Amino acid sequence: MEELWTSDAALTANELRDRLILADADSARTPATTTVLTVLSRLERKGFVSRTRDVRPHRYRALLSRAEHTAELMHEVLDASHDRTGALARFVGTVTPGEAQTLRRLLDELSARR
Amino acid sequence: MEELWTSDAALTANELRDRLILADADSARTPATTTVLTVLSRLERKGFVSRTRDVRPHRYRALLSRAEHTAELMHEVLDASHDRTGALARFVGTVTPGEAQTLRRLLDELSARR
DNA sequence: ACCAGTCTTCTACAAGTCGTAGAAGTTTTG
DNA sequence: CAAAACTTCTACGACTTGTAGAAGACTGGT
Repeated sequence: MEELWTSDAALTANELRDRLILADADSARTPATTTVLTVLSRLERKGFVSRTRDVRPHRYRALLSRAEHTAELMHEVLDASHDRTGALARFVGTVTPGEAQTLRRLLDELSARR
Repeated sequence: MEELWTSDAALTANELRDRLILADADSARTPATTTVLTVLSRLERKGFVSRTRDVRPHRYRALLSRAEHTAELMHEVLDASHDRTGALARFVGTVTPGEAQTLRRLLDELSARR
């Protein structure tokens, strides 16, 4: 459910609901607006979403982009490990060659930028 | 609970239970053997653990080391992302300098080995 | 100022996970 | 064979997630 964010930013519950319906081609799912609101509230409580309360149809937006969120999760997983280096080694070791290339490039950009 | 694996390999439920008790210094937790067995069965069902049924006190062992498991999780998280490169970029971008160094080394070793 | 339509909050339920463990069935051992 | 050891079945409470109705709060038009 959470993934249904990436759209762009700052939507009302109804706008989001409509997008969800459109996104789900088979349209088997047709969530009620209250359903969307409940989920949004929970996500807000967990700090994944922020809402603007001063305009009336409250507007919601993701605090992190999907890519950021993914990176965050990867860090969490890694932090839970007791052997960070070992885990990183396994991770890097099972990455596709193309992705290894991407990683190298990213690391180079990183060091260049510092 | 799952973490309590890293010990080494192939334990019986009772051996594992004893280790759990020792490991938990405060010893507030003193799981019953059946508890351990239940958890092990669930882990087996989920494919995290394998058991040898032909010896009588069945012996259990983790299919993946903790580091492998962590790497696996990281890949899962990454696979769930629709923008792998973007996610990797964010991930690499928020890694400590030391870890960036480690990653570079690992990538070098990787390409050397191929 | 009032009311109807709109929007949000509260409450709730089914399904599923996780930690926990007793009861009952199975196997080994003396 | 009976006692001891071991495994499976069943169960419960605390949580999480997807879902949404009922009820309360707000806003615009008259």
